[in-house]
Amino acid sequence: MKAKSFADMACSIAGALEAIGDRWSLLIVRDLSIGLSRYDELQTSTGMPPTTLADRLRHLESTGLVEKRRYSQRPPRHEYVLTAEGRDLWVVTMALAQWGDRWDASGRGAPPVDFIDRGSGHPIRLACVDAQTGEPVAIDQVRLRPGRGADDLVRWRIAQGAKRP
Amino acid sequence: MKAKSFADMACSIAGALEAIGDRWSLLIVRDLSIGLSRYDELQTSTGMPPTTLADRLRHLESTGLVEKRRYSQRPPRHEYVLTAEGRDLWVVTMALAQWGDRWDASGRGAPPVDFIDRGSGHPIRLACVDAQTGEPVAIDQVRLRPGRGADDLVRWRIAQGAKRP
DNA sequence: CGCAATAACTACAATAATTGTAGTGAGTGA
DNA sequence: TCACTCACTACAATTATTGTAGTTATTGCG
Repeated sequence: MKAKSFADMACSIAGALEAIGDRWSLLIVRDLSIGLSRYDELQTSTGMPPTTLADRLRHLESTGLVEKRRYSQRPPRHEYVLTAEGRDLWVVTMALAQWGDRWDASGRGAPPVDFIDRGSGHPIRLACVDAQTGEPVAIDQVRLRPGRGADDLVRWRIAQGAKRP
Repeated sequence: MKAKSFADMACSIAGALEAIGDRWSLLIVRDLSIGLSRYDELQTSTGMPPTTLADRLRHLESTGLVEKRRYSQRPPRHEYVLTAEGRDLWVVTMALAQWGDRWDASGRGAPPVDFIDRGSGHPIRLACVDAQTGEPVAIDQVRLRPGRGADDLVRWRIAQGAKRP
């Protein structure tokens, strides 16, 4: 059957996953973030079948994460670039990369890619910080609270989860 | 055809996606992170079909993100809890939530869930920081470099991307 | 000019996966 | 005994995914 939509779920995570699409889409976003832009580059890099690639690019275009641009009239040549919204997914791919590095998800015993500060040359990581002060916050200090966009299910979920933290 | 595996891709992102499975799996991880643990809680919370839920739980168990525990002999009752590896995916779900909040992926005009510091009550966010000093780093300061686990394709990808940043 | 090559896909048939609905079994509480 | 909860499984219908092959448009080379 048709894949069920996550769009009407009152959840930012579900909405984000819906906008992205699937695993392949995230690999595309990864590559576009790095700087790849052409169809055949994406195919080479991801190894995905052409039908799936074309389909996912259409999806990412329809959800506004990717823009298809013609960079040559003759011959007709296209490139795919991330929109501001798509570029912002950088944090998501970096979170996945950081997790994958820590737990050796690549199976190579060492990170395939290092993220480093262009200036200092130091490695970079994602951290939980106080949005106002910028001070680091330990994850067990984080608490969930229904927000203005919450519905009954969200409230139930948080209440249910609070019983056994 | 059978979904192609991401396991042998020399990429931590691909490896992480393989370990997780698919969109539904991430919704499960979200719920387990919050504190839900029982099969029917997960079904209510996610709204996913039972066959898919059972399948995804088996997958998450097989990749070591989730542990199935019997918490009652009579009647036989089970609960699903995240392993250390699974709990660590917290950063990924938070990255998705943060992106979704920023771009209103939930379609509700406001975040369904607020992440706040238990102590100060301040909102919390993910930030890119220097792994050594903890200082904040702007995303356009981040550079990619092939790591010790890189292969030819990773090197090609980074080199290709560096041409047009 | 003729021919190979490149970019960017589409077509197609086989195979898998997903979905909704329904049903199962084990056990409890009334 | 009956209704109920929990934790799933069975099943058929429908869709999606995959690999291979082929297409269209154009350029560069000899």
